Amino acid sequence: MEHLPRSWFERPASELAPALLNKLVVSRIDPAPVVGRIVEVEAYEEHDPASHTFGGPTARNRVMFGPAGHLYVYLSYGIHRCANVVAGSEGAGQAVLLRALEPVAGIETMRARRPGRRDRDLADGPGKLCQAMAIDLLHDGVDLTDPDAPLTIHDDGVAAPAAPLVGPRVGITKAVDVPWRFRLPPAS
DNA sequence: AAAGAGATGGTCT
DNA sequence: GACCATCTCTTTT
Repeated sequence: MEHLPRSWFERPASELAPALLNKLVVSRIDPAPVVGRIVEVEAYEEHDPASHTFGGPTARNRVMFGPAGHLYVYLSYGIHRCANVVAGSEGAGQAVLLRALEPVAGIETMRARRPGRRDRDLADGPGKLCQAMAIDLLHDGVDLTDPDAPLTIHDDGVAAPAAPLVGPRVGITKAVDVPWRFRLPPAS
């Protein structure tokens, strides 16, 4: 289980996004670690009308303008949290939205956090995965490259798919035509 | 199986 | 005061 250095994250969000597929998100927010494999992501860049950074720096989006490899968390629809990995060079204003995880470890904890859901529904959405991993607004700005951070990203040797599924982003009203959503292909 | 609507609160104009 | 990078439950086919 290899730790990814900050330099690995320092590339455009549209390039980082497919590279994040099959990487592991490790949550140590609770006593027992919870691990999920990234299976769906979306890229957001600064000149993108759908990005939170489109209008320039604000109190909410300041983490997106900081160094790559940090976590950007925001409140969605007043109810859900959404987690992003900051991309690009410092000051750029880019990030990759984590859209879906597949449980790898700590599934009992995930079930306890999302009672009554089928296992396949534990983390298969941006809000759902934050519930399953216990990611909250408190974690906005966490350095994912710090081994002691409550949230980290690891590489367990499973390569990103050579040909990920690519399509338009969802849940947005602007720049819906850009093919910046990436998913693992169907199980082999 | 698909479609519709309500929940709920921070952020920005 | 409008606008959401969503989820869940209910209703209809």
